[in-house]
Amino acid sequence: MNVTISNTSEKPIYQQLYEQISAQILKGELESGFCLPPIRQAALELNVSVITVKKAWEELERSGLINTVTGKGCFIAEFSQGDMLRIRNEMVLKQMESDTSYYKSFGLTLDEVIGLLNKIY
Amino acid sequence: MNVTISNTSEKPIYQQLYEQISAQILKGELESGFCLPPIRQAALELNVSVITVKKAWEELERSGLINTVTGKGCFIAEFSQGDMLRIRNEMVLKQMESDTSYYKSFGLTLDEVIGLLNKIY
DNA sequence: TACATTGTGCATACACGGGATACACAATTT
DNA sequence: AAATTGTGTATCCCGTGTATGCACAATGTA
Repeated sequence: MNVTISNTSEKPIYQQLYEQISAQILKGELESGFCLPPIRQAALELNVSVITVKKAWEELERSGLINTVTGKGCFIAEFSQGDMLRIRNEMVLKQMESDTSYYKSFGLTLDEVIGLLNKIY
Repeated sequence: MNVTISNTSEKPIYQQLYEQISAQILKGELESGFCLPPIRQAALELNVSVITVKKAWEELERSGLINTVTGKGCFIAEFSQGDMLRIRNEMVLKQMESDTSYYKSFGLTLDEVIGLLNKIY
C-alpha cells in the first residue's frame, strides 16, 4: 500500500486515505480483483486507528470502487477502461465546480485562471 | 451588505462570510474607510449569532483587510489598486495550489485540467 | 452624568474526527 | 463438528472546533 497521510492537513485522515486510494484505483495502479490490506494491518502501517481506515474503506465501498466481504477482505471492483475514465472525470469535475466558484467570487476570468494554472501546475 | 450564506455548505459560516467579504473588498466593491455594519445588525440580517460574525470580522482584521475600533466599528483598510491585486492573487494562488494537488493525484495533465475548465467556467 | 451603541470575553450545547475495546461473522485447522 | 484464526463491525469515550446567549468594557451623544 502506497499512501501518505499528513496529520497537519486540514483534511480528515479518512478522507486523505479515500482520495489517495480512489485515485490509485482510477489510474489503474490497483488491479481489479486485487485485495486491499486488512484494516488492522493498514492501521498499523499508517499509525492510525482501525476505525479511521474502516471509514475510508466505507467511502470506497459507497462509491462502488471496492467490494467488502466480511471475513475475507476488500476487493477492487471490476471496471472497464472507459468506466474508470468516466468515474475519474466525474469526481474531478465535482471538485472543480466547487473550486471555480471560489475563483469567480474574486472576479477572476477564465483566462486569468488559466494563466495562474500555467505558472504552478 | 450583500452576502449569501448556506447552512448546508460544508464550509463553516464564519468562513463563508470571511471569503465573501474579503472578495468584495479586493474587487473594490467596498470603498476604503467604509464602515462594515455593526456585528449585531449583520447577525440579525443573516440570521446567525453575533459571535459568528465577530469570528469572520476577526479573520478580516488578521488579514489586514479591515481595522476594528472598539465602540466605533470596523472600517475597510486603505489599499492601493496594486495592493488589492497582489493580495487577491496571493489568496487565490494559495487555494489553487491545494486544488491542483488534488487534480494531479488523479494523474490529470495541465491540458486536461484546462480542457475541463473551458467546459464549466 | 446618563444612556445608547459599539465591540469583547466567558460559559455552554452540539457535531465530528479519532481512538480503545469488545463483538460478530467467515475461513481454516483439528 | 468444534476450536482457532483472520476479517470486518459496533459501542463507548474524549478532544477539538462551530455556533450560541448573556454579561462586560469602550466609545460616542444628549
